Amino acid sequence: MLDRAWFERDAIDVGPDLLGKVLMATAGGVTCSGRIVETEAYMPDDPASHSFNGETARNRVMFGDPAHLYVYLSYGIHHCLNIVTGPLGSGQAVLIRALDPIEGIDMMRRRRGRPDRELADGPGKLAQALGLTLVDNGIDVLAGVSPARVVDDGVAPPADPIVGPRIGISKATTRPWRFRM
DNA sequence: AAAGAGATGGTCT
DNA sequence: GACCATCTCTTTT
Repeated sequence: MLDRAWFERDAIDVGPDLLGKVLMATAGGVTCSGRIVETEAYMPDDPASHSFNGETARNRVMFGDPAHLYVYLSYGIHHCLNIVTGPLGSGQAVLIRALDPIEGIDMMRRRRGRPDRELADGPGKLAQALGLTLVDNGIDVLAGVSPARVVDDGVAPPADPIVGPRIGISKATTRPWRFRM
């Protein structure tokens, strides 16, 4: 479980299965982690996906091996974190949209400077809380020692995840590829 | 409680 | 030069 093959499936299948998994980041000897509670799938042939117009310098990681971290800069200000899924070269990823903080909450408070409920309840917020930026683009989230990992602590994904349309996009806005627990 | 707008820079046409 | 897979603050109801 949670091996390369697990991430080699379509983003619309990995997306809901990532709910309940734990995203961890270590920087400067401090580890912060949170449970994944909201995701979005970005598929091949998906007009809303960065991969839609083919491989470029920015989205190169999306076309690489699954289970790697794809980080991009959003609106020139915020970083957003994705986990690459699907077969090599297929150009899919799951956007991590929200975490419930578990470990390193004091560090998250320092990085965010916001009330606890706003530490990681959005894609840009959680990237800031974990301290991950463009320099972490391409990281293998299954590597034992890595600045960012995805781990399974035994919490099962919800049997009935909340499914709805994706947020903040202007194309393919009705596809029900947003998953929440 | 909801709606509006500015910030800010990489990426692509 | 337009377009953002967003966040926060301000203004309005």
